[in-house]
Amino acid sequence: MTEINMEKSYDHLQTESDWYQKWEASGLFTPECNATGIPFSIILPPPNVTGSLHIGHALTLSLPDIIMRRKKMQGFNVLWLPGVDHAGIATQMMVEKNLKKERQLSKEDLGREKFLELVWQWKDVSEKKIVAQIKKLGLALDWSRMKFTLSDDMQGVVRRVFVKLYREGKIYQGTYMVNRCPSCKTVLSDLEVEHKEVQGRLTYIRYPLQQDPRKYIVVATTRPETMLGDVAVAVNPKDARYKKLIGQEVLLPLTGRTIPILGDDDVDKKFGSGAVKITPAHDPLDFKIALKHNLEKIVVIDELARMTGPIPEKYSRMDRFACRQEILNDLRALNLIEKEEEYFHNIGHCQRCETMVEPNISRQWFLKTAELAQPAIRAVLEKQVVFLPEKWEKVYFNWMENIQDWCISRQLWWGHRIPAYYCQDCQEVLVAEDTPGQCSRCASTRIVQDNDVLDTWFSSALWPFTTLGWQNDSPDFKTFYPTSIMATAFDIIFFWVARMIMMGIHCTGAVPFREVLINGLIRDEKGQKMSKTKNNTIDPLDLIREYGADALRFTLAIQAAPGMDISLSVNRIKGYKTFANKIWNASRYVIMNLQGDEDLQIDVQKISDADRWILQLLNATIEKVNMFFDDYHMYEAADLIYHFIWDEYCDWYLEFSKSDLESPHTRSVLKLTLFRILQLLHPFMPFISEEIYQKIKTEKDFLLQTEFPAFSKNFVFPETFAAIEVLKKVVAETRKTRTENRIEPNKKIVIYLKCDSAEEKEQMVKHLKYFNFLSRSQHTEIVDDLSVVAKGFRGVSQNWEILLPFADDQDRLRELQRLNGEHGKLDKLISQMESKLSGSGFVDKAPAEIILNFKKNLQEYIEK
RNA sequence: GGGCGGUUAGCUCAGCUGGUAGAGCAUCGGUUUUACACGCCGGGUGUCAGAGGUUCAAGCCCUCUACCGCCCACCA
Repeated sequence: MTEINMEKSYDHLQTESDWYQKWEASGLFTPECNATGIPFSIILPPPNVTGSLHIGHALTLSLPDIIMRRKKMQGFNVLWLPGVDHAGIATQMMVEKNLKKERQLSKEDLGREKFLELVWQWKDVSEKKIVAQIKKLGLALDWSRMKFTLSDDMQGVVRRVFVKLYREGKIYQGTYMVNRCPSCKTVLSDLEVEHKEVQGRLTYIRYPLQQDPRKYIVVATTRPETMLGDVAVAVNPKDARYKKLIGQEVLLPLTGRTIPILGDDDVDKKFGSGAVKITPAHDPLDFKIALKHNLEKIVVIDELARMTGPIPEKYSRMDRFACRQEILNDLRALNLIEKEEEYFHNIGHCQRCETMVEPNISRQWFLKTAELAQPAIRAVLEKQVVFLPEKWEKVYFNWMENIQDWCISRQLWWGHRIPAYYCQDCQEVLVAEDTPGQCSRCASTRIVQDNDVLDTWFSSALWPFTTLGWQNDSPDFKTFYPTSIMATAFDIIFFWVARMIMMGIHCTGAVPFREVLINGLIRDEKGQKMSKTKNNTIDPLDLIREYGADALRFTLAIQAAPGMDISLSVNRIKGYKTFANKIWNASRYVIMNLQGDEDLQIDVQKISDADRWILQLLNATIEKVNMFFDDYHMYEAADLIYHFIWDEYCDWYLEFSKSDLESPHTRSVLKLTLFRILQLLHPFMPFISEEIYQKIKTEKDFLLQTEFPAFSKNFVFPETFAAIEVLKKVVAETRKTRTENRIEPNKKIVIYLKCDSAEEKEQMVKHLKYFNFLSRSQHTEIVDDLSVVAKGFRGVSQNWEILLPFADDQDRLRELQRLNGEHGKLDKLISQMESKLSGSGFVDKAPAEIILNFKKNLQEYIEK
């Protein structure tokens, strides 16, 4: 035994604090463009610069890391490129809030420039934090290439793409109905609006007819306050009730205005009263109808959701909801309310702050997406981009085929400022990468830049090629684009994945990535969605501290069936921490017994049968692991590795090896198998595998530099393998027989075995030392007839019968009872199987192999 | 209103192209054997949501139903 310096229990804190820095410092994660090996690249989905690592990141980041590490070990030229996102609204709000709290100032008090300076400072601090957190996960990221979505370089590309799209007519400015969040004080794209069902009230209001004010037409609305901006009442032209009223006018209550009644097919006869008030400035449908009929658009609600415009003074500047009450009161006083109904409907809410959004007409920048979508749809149809699991393709197609133009301007300060400039003298709009010195039309120098910035997702859409340096035609871009994989959660397929595909194809002519791995959501252990309000969130950093990044990574990997949600339980993670400890101790045993004369080139002629058995099993495991990896079924690979290590390597092989430790050949196999295990494990558990590797390493400095295991045709020993498998079963049956009959676990006893197969007997004789050790046998005899040797407890396994002689009469009694019990069970099973075999169809139609198997089992049961 | 998932052991989930149900945790019994008590040995546990169909054979394929969840959608 060698003196080694390995504690009895594994300390993840120590191991995990050491290695990352060493890996990074050695340049292990930094590829060269001209290196050998097929390029394989993944761009990290950039986390918010002000965010903090959450459990969803842990999953989305671990899975590609597992893929990357194996690819790297397989000799691919691997790039795993990190970055962080400026996250427009989120970051700006955070800094604003802080400014308010600490200095009681608003961003307007500071002014744009000063405020942005503050955000940059905040960003620098915050970035360090999130980067440190990411590193804790052990990701093999190339930090030398790290990018930030709002760096000078990125600002340049974004401007360039904007100008390009503008010149192509794909970006345009226009006045349309958009969603505005009065709390975030900016417009939003459709995707940033979440529809939630709320209880509302449908109010039926009487609008008196001008011709005869005693008569009226009733309109139904959920938003009475918008009536101040009504410009018409619309009915379905086929509606018999109202047909004759078309062309007449009504007196719009509370305003003194007169508005027409018109007919439009978009009005649903069956809903409400069948008559709709038309408020073009504050409702999307009304806006559409107004366009058709060329109606005026009267804005009565401002950007902060207060009443405004040409309305009675008493309502002016009121909040929209307060005004609603006031209007209802006033209408009631005039007896103009016919009735009110409780009504549940879906209302758009701001995704970020949950405020009800206000549909609002305003002049914004849009990206025409219909044309961009076509090649992006084709790319997926043609499998240039593959979704995994495939079902997400449908979701993607459905959205892409119904895509609406994308509102890309935001009324924020933190972000990519829109490169559009306005001439103060002739109102000319100039769009250019660099600030124009003078107006191209009137030569005026009085030029101001558009105040708005771009939706954060605009720069994100360009991320795969801008990070690689498309703008400079860089070697990285040439080498690593298109990237290999994009790993992400399904909730950003529209926000990000779809847009990356559109922009990637449009700008570079090639898809941004080949495969999209969509992972599920992480839920709590009861399967509930994690949320701060439910207080069931799990902080990955706590988990890492307590159980280790390796255990966390392994848990996520083994649970991540493609696309399925994961219910994360602390117990499970605890289990894999235990697994790490098991690996540690197995290694400890191996390393303890190494003597320095081991050779990783195994001489298969000289090794033991147990050695052959484990090498064959290892070989098969390696083959399957590689298959699973190639299908992105890392969860199955992880499961296989787990069981190989625990159930086969530790439970059986290490025990077998105790009988052969004096052989340098067995010690070589011990060392080789441990090495292979560490390699297989490395993508999943990089830290512990590295730590142990360092104790047995040969040539390469780090495990990541070694070659990932591949199937070897030298390690195929089917006969020996089968013999050891039989041995295992006989040992298991012997142990079971001992336990069932309460033979003291440690007591060494005499055991008799019987088998009719000469071949198997021969094998067993060879393996008796293993049998004796594992069965706690003092002496084992293989005999031809058990009935003549002694009375004892019986066991049957495969072709083998086992006899453990009774020590006394009590033993005998116990055995009798047990046999009676078992008899009943077997009878039932046998009759079941026999009836099946005698049934008509089974024997005729089922494949021969299956019938044989069946008969064999039946035979076994009968014999018992 | 469309579309998509899920329903398997006490809990959380696997189950690949149909061949007689598995894992982790929990639980029960035994065990401090010289890598590991974060261990070792052994045990119990299921009308695979319900109904019908295809098949020699269905957790797996088809149809319907129920419950749970998600996504998309401008009915005021």
